[in-house]
Amino acid sequence: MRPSGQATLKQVADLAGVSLSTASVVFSGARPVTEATREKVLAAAVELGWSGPNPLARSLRQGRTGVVGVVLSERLLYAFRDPYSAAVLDGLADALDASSSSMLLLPRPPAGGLEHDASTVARMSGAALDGVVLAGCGLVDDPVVAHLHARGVPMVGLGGVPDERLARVLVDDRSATAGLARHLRDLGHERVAVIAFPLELDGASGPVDDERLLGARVAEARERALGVRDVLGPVPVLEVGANSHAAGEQAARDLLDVDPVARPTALVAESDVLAAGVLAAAASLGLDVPRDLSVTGFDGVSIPWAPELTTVEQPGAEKGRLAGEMLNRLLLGETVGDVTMTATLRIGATTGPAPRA
Amino acid sequence: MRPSGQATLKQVADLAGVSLSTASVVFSGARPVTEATREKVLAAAVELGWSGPNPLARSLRQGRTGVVGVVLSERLLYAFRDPYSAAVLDGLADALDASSSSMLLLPRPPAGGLEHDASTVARMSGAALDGVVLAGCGLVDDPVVAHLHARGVPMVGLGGVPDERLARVLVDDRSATAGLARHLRDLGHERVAVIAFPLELDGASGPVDDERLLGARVAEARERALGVRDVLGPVPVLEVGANSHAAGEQAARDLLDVDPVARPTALVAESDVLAAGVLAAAASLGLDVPRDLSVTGFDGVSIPWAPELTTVEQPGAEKGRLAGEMLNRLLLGETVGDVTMTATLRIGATTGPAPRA
DNA sequence: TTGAAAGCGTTACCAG
DNA sequence: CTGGTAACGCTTTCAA
Repeated sequence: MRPSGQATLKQVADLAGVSLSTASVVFSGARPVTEATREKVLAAAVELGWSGPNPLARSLRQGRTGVVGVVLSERLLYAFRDPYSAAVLDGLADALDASSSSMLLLPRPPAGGLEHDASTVARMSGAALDGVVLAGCGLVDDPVVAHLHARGVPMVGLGGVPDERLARVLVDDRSATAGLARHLRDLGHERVAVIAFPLELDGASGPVDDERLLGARVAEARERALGVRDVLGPVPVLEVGANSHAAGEQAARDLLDVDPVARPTALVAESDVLAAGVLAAAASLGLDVPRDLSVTGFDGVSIPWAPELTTVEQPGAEKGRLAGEMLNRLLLGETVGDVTMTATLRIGATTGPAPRA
Repeated sequence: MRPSGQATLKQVADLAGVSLSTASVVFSGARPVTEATREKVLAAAVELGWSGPNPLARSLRQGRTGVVGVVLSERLLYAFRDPYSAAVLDGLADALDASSSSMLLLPRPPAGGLEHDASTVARMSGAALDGVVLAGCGLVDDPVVAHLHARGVPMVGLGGVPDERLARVLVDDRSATAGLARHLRDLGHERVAVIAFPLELDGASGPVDDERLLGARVAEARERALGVRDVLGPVPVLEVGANSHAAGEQAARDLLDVDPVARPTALVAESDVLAAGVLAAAASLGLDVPRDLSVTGFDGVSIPWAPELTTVEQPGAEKGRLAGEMLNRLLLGETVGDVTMTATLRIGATTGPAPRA
């Protein structure tokens, strides 16, 4: 009795000697059915090895799929290995459970320009989605948002810029990093550099000029850098290609492996993962943290074995959970507005007084 | 010009003054179309704000969805924070790109018994899937496998036991841990304990008796423990509730915080993440590794800041990639058999001679 | 309580 | 090169 192709509900109904609609009702429970008919139908289903209604057909008819897209701005390796984003996704999964939604991963790593955007949209337009969470960085003028909006797919964004088309979960990146910068200023640091997330999705990395920084489409990356500049003036910004330990290490090496007179006395990394890479670079260059170099991060995740970072703590799991709950409400047809969560400065063991010149 | 509900291809065709089938062809490119008609249709689509064919309808018709289910045996937080499983998922995503498939996450954390299995199957039967990868641990007699097989969904498993219904990517867990055990035996260790993955999906944890160990449904967890016993005899096995740093730390604390005479001189953890937790516990108990305690892991992932573990290195990204490629072949209708990859012993800095009694 | 029939939005097979 | 039309497998009115 092997499953021949797949049995259909119609075959089950025929075998049971009832109508298609009656058979359907037995499984959906949409209305009462005589015990006798129910058993006939169930028996027929077992006999044919019918494994339940075809999800596709059911979804087409009902107009919902139980699938929520999760757009990630990194390749999975980095998205997962970052404890902060793992926490966000976990909280999200938790909340989406309530609406019996599963998460469809839609990675969109920083890479080459417009063509890349087009391929992301192309992939997305093939997916049947009840809603979407834009995890990772919010993008100014995002073609993905335009596409989903046109399809009428409800969206929740983590971060990003004000947008009528979606509801956002926010933290005040700019004032939070400004807090870090004030802390460094109070410690006497004058030569400070920022290690920034990708500012565009073009895959570029390296020193950033004002034009690129101010026009950056990745809001989070820009705001965190600008928060530092609000306090310390036009400090140099170095953009990395990915939010990874290795990228942070490489960037720090580029910034630190120079004439000690010109070398920054403090590095502000836009995430704890990057900051961990900075610490590794400092160690391998023989620099003591915080005596020779102060380092700050962002996110406030605990990385076992790493020294406790001076960083900004933001509630990752709660952000994810909240985003999920907001999407659940949108799926029910409710209206949802932006929500701002608070991030708090946490002084750790990686910042100290600026070294004497 | 707001999107009124959603335009359908029929409306586009009508507005363009062509037939439904012609309109369809303009977008699918399934056959040549006059430039003039193409433009009429495209113009109509733009005017109506039509955002491409409804994925559900298209999938129903074509019989494929572009979605691959990924069954995880942990809650997302642990699956993601484990660098090994992050690497697997990244490799998988990489390979699935070739078949333009996206990954639908189907977490199945260890939790309460049969009811839980049923709810996992229920959730899965609502999802339209082209194929499935059973990541995480292979389960003996898995109801999920039965369900998917009945639906005719192709499956690839990472690990697990021989099963006609799916193709597997394997490493020889048992002989690999036996290698670790031999290494410890050669160092003179006699009091060794194993910290094991969940052996069932019942969410239980604690010391394991022979019955539970030998009858365990989670093949990987059982085999790794048995590999140690093959060499060292009936060493105690402590089962954790999850593959997390915290669980490893707690388990180690339970095993180590006893009379030094009875205390194990070596702990074999079934993953590097658990081993990292063990190291943390040892540190907080004032035990020096490897002088007072030897520790081994499994996976061979590099954890920044942690001392280099003695462990078994297995190629996570390659395993994931291979699983993805195998699934791609299955989706093309090819036949695929099991593949075994090699895992290699790596001696690190966390094992040393057994302390004198 | 049951059955017939009309969709859900496409694609793919035929004739023209 | 184009236009009908029949599926895809199910749910859901609406009558009986």
